[in-house]
Amino acid sequence: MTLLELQKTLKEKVRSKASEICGEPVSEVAVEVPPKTEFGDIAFPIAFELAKTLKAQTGEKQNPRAIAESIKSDILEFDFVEDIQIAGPGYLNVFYKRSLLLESALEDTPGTVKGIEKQKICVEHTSVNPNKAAHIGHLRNAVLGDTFVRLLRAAGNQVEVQNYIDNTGVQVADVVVGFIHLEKLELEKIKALDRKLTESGKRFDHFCWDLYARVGVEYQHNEDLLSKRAETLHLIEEGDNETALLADFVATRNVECILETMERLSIRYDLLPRESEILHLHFWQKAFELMKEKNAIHLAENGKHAGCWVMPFESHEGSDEHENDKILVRSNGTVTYTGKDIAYQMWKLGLLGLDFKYRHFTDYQNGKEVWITTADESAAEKTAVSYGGAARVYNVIDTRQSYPQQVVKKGVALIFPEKGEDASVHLSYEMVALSPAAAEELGFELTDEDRSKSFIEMSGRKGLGVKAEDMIDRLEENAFHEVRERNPDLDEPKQREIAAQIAIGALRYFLLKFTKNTVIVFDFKEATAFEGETGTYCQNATVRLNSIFRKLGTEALEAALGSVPSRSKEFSKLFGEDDGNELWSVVILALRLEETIHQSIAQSEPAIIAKYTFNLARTSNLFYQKHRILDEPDPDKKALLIAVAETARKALTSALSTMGVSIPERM
RNA sequence: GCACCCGUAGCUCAGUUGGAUAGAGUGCUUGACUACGAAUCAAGAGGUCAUAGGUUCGAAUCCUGUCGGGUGCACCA
Repeated sequence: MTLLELQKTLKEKVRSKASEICGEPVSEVAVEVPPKTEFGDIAFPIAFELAKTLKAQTGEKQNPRAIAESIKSDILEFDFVEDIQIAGPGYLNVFYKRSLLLESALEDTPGTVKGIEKQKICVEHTSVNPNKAAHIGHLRNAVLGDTFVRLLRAAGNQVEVQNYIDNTGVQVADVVVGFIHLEKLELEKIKALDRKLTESGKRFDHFCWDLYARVGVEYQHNEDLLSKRAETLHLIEEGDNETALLADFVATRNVECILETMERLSIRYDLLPRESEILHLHFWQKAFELMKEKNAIHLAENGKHAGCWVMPFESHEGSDEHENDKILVRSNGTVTYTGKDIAYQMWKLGLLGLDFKYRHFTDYQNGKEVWITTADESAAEKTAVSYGGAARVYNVIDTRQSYPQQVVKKGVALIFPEKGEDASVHLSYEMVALSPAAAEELGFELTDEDRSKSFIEMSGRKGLGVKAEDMIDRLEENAFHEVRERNPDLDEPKQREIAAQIAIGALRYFLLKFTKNTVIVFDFKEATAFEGETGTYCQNATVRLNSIFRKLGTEALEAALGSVPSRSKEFSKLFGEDDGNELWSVVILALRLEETIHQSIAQSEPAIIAKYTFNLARTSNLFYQKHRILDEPDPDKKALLIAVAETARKALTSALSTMGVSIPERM
């Protein structure tokens, strides 16, 4: 029996008894985790609730402690319950049978859910404009998204990961303008440049990063170049010309670079849907028809939106003109970004009635394939799976896009009321900004006004930001120095491998430990720390446990774990002794992993699993420091210590893997 | 102007549907390695939870006002 099942059973028992006491059905029973292990393993504040209900019924004041007392006897008979105490003003605190739960903890692999595949869920994340390298803000998106995917999968869901490629937007056009009009390069020359960059260990996306910033500067005093931008954008959208081919090469190369960067962080995708296909396969036209059919959209006849097709954002009566109407088709007949997004969202939910064509894009080292969309019939390949058509869609997009995301959600719900707004979830998060000190460290000159700010927004257009690759390289280098010092006996490739694992662990944890709506004000010192509340700390706690087991040997380990059921009586006794609570707190925390994963999903908040993992590592380190497992003379005690260490090791390994953090052999 | 988010220790942040003595990390002051590897552990100092009211058995948490900070409100993407 898992902790969640046990909790459910207890809740039901309390609920039925509570209904009996107050004479009317009680719907939901609240549960809490007591602040200290000594107070018990699960607490029901039900008596306070009942006292209120009874007072309302009879007008008489009731003592919550007395009510709690009357519920107590019913639960006490249950197998897994050791004791129940009435504490404080009337808490019903339940103590589990520790040795019994330890046994089930060793049987179950925590965090993995057996059973049937649930509905298909689609998660879109990363979606970096393919005109430059990714920066740490994009990493926050990707790490949040990837971790959320891992959480969903750990909970038994079927998940498809999409990385949307906006390959026909102005941002790509800007870099293309840079290549053609500033660098004076045509396609073949750009390809040669790309080869030269690669040979000298430089990156194409970093070249584009600088070029994009240069174009931005030029625009400010070069009217002529600005007109080239509109021209270029038009040619790219139209397709089938030299500029479009050049743009396609640039965008595709940037996508390849970004995918490389993300794979360093173990972030992978199933499908790359592109904006060009949404255009060329006429997704919008289809969505437009559907919207007109359902009267979700209308043509504004007068006012400032005259000649545009608009969607009413708030329900309103009377005139056809409204402040909050959202324009989906401009008066010149072209569709806005939000319009295309509605069509794309409908496809994701399987509501559009059209599909992309696909071709194989690339393979990951682990053999997994990435596919990309195409409009080209002759290039299309047969897919092994069908994409899109998800029951629920999560879009990982920063909070600044809350408004357009809400329009998309409402738009889809207007056309398909039966699907509703709940099928589209905007997983929104705050941005990563730079501290003024960090911006100066990157070599940017700040005005006095900038310096007085608490943070400075990153800007691709200005080239202001910490590039993802630079960040990872820096972390790896720092980690490598430490690893080399601590493990001089290892060869350099091994040291590098471990350093990479530590760097990624530190980076992913750093980006996950903040809750979504906290602005991360990036600071190099904090972000590169390997001590304190870091991914490194969590990895180290696990490595230490692993090293105990390595010294112990597989046979001795299995023998100890195998003997657990037969030592049940001795374990009960040991759990009751001085350090029993402290040993038990490791086990019960490890058992809460499954519950934590569910919580993290329900609240769409990956920080919950991160904080949990750190807590578990801390509890485990405390245990590690206090007990000498290998030197323990008492065989019963030794078996117990091994079993406790094993539950912690399993839960830590599983929790870290859910965060995409791997565990080095040594560190 | 309207909408949304935020204000908790010197600093960076957690704090579950309202619950038990408001917690971590970091920095500071101390102490612990001939090691199941100290990227660790222990101890100490550090708080009027921005502010004023309200709701109730109970509020950092819910409601209202005020002050301070952020973001969004394009026929950009």
